[in-house]
Amino acid sequence: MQKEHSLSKNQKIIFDLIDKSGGPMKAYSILFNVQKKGIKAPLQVYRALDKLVEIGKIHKIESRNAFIACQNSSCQVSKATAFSICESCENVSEISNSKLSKYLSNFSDDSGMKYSKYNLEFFGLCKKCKSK
Amino acid sequence: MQKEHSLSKNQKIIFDLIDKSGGPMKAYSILFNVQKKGIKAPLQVYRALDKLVEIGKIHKIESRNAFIACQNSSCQVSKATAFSICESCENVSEISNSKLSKYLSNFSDDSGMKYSKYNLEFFGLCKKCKSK
DNA sequence: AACGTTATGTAATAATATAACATTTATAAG
DNA sequence: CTTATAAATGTTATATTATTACATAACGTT
Repeated sequence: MQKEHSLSKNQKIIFDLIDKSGGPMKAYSILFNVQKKGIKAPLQVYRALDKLVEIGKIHKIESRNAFIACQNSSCQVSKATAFSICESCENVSEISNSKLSKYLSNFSDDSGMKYSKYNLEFFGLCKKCKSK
Repeated sequence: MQKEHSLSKNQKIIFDLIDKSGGPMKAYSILFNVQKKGIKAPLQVYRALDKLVEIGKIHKIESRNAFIACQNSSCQVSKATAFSICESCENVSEISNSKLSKYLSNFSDDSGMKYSKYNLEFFGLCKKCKSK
């Protein structure tokens, strides 16, 4: 069961927009899209994004400076994320693969470091783009 | 054997700086440090960085917008990278773990996508910071 | 030398993100 | 219900990261 974080007004507006878009969105594109709803400044967007990332409703695609709604209903915090990114059409999808996530969550090396979080981005050509 | 890309003047200046620093460096910090050598504009730095990334001499730490010299002499292109990042002191090191890289290079899911590249960033507290 | 490619120089600007400060709203403890 | 506290908002300015556009120079081949 996912913990309910009742979102604030701005958080809800911004989450709904990203979620409905179905793909990654950039901060200033979000800003442009929510100006009619009264959100006028970058900081208002970034604050909502920070919170949404913190509670796991969205994830940041670091290589693209973009944000995508979490596809995984069991995901409560953005602490173990994996994405596949098409380098041609820039389609992004979240990878839910329990073997992969187990492997990475349990990964340790000889550095003596205990990892509490990871982010993995795979790149390639998606089916559509490959066949072009 | 690593292929020799003879670096150009700017590429060499910038690679040497990053390499000697021993850690990740940000573009504008690089710029500041090489101004005495005649590199005056951001674009000169970014162009050299792009090339160095392309040929695998450095990697970009996406979550930090920073660049680090490749620690792995066999690394020719930046197509399979993994890093450990301390969230307290921001120390970064490249992970060379053949099991991990094999696992990720061969990873495939049911999306029909063939991955040609990946980047993985692990986060946590390093030994030093953990014991504080 | 002529050609194509790679690298450089320079100015301007675009895109991404945060600092600082004031105010309001939500939550929970008494 | 009221007070205290934390969380969220509003607003302006600014910092940081990265690219566009255009001109010139150096390098490697044939």
